[in-house]
Amino acid sequence: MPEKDIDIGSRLKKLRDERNISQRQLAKKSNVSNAAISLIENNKTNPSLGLLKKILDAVPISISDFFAMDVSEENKVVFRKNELIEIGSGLISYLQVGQNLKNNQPQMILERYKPGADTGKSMLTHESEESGLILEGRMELTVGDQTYFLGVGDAYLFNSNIPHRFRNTGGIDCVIVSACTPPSF
Amino acid sequence: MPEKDIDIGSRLKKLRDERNISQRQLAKKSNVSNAAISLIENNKTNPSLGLLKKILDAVPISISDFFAMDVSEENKVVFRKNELIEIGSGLISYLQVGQNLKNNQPQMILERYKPGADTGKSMLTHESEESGLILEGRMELTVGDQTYFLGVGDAYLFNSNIPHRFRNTGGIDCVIVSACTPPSF
DNA sequence: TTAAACTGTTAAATATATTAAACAAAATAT
DNA sequence: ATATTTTGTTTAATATATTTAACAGTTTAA
Repeated sequence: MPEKDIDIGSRLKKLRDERNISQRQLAKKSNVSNAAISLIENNKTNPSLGLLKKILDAVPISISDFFAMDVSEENKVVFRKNELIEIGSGLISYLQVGQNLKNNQPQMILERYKPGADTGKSMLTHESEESGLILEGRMELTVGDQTYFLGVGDAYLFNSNIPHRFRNTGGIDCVIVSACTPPSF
Repeated sequence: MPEKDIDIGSRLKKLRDERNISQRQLAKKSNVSNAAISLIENNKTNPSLGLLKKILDAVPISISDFFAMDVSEENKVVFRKNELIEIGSGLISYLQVGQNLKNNQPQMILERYKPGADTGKSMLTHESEESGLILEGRMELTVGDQTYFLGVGDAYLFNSNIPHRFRNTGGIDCVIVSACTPPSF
């Protein structure tokens, strides 16, 4: 039975992200081409041990530790901006913090509403407490029979059982960071 | 500071030796050429991770365990015939069991005396207890003022402080396995 | 002894990893 | 806003790993 092959790319990228260094910085430090690092991180090459070692020495981390490295997402604490999970796109895009969330965890979502985006006249309802804050643009928020107009820096908090609706009536994207507990979908 | 690069070859060879399988057997099982295995074991190539993985899967052992593998000689118990340490060659060759022997360990040596080989008229003396057994050929052994002629199966045991001398007066190689405590050189 | 089946190693052919250089996109600076 | 760096990616050129095939040495069998 052929063992499933380990995902070198993710491991290396994780290491690099944790240290906040660029491919080129690491490349320079390890005397390896940045292209090689890119190819490795995307699993588009089958690196030689010597090359991998040069890179790991520059991190630095031992080969042994590298392969023993915990790569599970279970206890992941930091999610880099490009590691957010896309759980929906289109006129509204959703980037979630974390995966397979437990019921006791908040579902943090970075939401981007393009001009005209609307969650719908039929209103949303679900079993959660929901909060959010406007990062860019403006948002029309309806909760129950009240409608609010929010700008950058404004925030909201309500029980999601109350029918609610988001509409971007402005001319530019509206970006919101929101949180639901428990996760709503 | 560039980490000293790990000796992949020895590790793989050790694994293979422990399992008593040939390069070709392992090659077949792992779908890798026997040449590749030979080159890797002799550190004459810089194997790709994929290739190494295929081989390790066939052993089988995980990459992680492979690099975490204890490769120290400290507690080594079995020394294969090709692992004996050559501590002298020429008319007499010495192959020792183990390396960096402690004073409380016996120095076991496989000795081969070519026809005419002679440890010398000046006689040997050192602080040890010495024993041996003839495996092939014949040997003239002098200990103190006594000279003995030994054949296959014969053995000896004496205090090495007593001047002694080995001479192969026969026409074929004489092979002896000997032991000194403590090690004499 | 001789032959046959192994052992590990090596050389040339081939496949592929790695680099150097150019690219587009994003961040930073002016 | 417009450059200017810096980001990661990709392509073609080059270096090198891997295979195929042959070699020589050892072991096993007859």
